[in-house]
Amino acid sequence: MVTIKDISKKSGYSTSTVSKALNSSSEIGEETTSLIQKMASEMGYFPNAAARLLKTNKSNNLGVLFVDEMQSGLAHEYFSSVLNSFKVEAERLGYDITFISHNIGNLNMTYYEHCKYRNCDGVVIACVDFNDTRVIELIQSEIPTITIDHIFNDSTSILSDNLKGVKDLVNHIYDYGHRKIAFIHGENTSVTQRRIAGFHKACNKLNITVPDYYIKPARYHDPKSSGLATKELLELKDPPTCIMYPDDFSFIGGMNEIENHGLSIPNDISVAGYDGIYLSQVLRPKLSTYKQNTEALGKYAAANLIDAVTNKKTYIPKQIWVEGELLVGNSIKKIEF
Amino acid sequence: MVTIKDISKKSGYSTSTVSKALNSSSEIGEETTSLIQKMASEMGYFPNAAARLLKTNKSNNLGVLFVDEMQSGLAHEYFSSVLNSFKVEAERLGYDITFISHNIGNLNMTYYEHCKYRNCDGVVIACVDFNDTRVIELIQSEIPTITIDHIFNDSTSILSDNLKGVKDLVNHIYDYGHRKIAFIHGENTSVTQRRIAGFHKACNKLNITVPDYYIKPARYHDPKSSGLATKELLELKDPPTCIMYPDDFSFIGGMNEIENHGLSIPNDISVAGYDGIYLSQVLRPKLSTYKQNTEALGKYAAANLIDAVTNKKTYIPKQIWVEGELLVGNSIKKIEF
DNA sequence: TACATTTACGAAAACGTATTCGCTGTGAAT
DNA sequence: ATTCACAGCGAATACGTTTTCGTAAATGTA
Repeated sequence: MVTIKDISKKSGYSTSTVSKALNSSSEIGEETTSLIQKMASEMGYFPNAAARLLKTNKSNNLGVLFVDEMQSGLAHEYFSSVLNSFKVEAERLGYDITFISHNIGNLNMTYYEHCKYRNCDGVVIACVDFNDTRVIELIQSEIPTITIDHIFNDSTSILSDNLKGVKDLVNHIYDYGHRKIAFIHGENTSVTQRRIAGFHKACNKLNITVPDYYIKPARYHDPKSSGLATKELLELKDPPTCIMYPDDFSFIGGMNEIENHGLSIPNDISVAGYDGIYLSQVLRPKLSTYKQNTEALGKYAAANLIDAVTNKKTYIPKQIWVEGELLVGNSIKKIEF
Repeated sequence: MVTIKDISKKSGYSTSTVSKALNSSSEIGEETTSLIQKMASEMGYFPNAAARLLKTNKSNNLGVLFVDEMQSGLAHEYFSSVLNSFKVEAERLGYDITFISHNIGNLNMTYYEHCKYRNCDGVVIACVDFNDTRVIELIQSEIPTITIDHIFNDSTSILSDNLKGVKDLVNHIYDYGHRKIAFIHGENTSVTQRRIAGFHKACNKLNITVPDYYIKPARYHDPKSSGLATKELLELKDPPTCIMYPDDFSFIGGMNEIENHGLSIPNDISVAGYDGIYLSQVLRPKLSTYKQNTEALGKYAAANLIDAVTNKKTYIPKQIWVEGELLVGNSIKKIEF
């Protein structure tokens, strides 16, 4: 391994000078600087991140905290897509990414401790139980954090605008002539709460009265539970003309159930998804859905986290709402009056 | 930040002793050790990874190298699933994970340089262009590497047994009475080559002659291209009775095309997928497919890489083939003679 | 008793870098 | 001629560990 000392010896300059030259300090003369830099690259020099970190306390490393209950964290398309975008932007800005989890080695650390141990400059938090005291400890620590899809005091939040998403969907469905709209929603999270709120707000504004039994609980990414909810909806005396699903994937369960009842989409029953994943656009019929802007979410998260890290003193936490986009497919029938 | 020095002052022991005690060295007396350890945890001491690394050259950090052409790396369910399993096992064994990519900061490093810079103890390589000289440089370096789904000299490889997978599928299809089996395959990679080889081997053994036009090229994870191939197959004078797809997701394209032709699965035409992703099991009809054991792949990769890291001198590279499992759905019709 | 071995600990150096401060020489300003 | 400012560089220290080697006391051995 070639170090700054080797360059020092070979060039005749002191290690201080070499270090400064390599960091393009203005203290060092132009000629010397370029000479040293050239020599360094010829010798195959690369800085030692550990040594540098030890001195500067700056790791250029960001932590990613997410908890994958069911070990399926990364397999969840929405999150993995956000994470990928986060990664791309972070790398572009010169940061590496390390996963933060429970245990490292035999020690059982808290998230905060793990971040300290790895000297993360900042941490992005997603998909976790925000009531977990260890999560709270981390957010309230001196380490800059950013949360995705969850609002937390004193931490910047990047949020997919679920309120608007559901509203847009409802308005779109209404425009197509539907007045009996059912909503199958996911587990009780802040995201879900906002979606339900959006649903009610939109319906109120449109003067649609929604019977309670049009609102059905299910689970995200779980076609079975959505299928069950669909069944119950279809067998109502007064069934809806359009069903909104928690997400595109869950819709598969509904699709099967609708076929079970001998109905066809969109002629007999209309449906809408959520997320706008690849699948939704290749299904037949193409799903009308709301595409969350995962790319922007990840990118903004990275950019803002790095901003917070860089300007630690002056940075002011904020909330950034990221709008998605309505994708109009063929799963909603136009009803003529 | 509480350091070893603080403990040293408070306890009266030297930093050497404290360090040793914290690492449970046998050099230090039992009483002293437990006293120091207790004191350390009370004071909220946590080791500084950078300082430790600087001395020991052991980072307890593994690199993950994959290149996401199309920025969809993490979104690819197969890989993200393997990665997730890798992560879980690595963490269990006390290792963190850092992504290795092209650029960090403004410097444009090679993969090898990036690994050195971050002091990765080892690297797992997947989904990359194995002809890339930078990949080769990394594999041939002194850093232990492990490759997934690609055989490389002197590097341990964890491989999903695609030969067996396709064979099993063909045999299964044959058992159900099919003799006209078409195979749509993905881009030309070593994985694809093995799958095609497996297809031919199985057919030969079963004495099935496969016309060239039953072998169709398409792309992975691309329903459109698979749909196109399906169309061509269906419109042959002598169409197959069963079509095998490059992967479960691509099958969606075939499904649509089959419906276009007014045919139904499996009565008019049988189909098989590959991968065994969640989707395949909730589709109607449930897809007969071959489930790759992503969990084992990731787990073995982590375990072997760490083995290689730990026993750097004595470790002997090997190839580990991971078998999957045939999932029998309802997409293949039993033909009675 | 005399010697060898072991136990328990400390002093000091080292890992590779960044930074503070001081020194020297040059040219300009007084 | 004297002072001053400044550019260009080096010595020294520090970051928080681990590790080697040494030493003194305690223990074992003959």
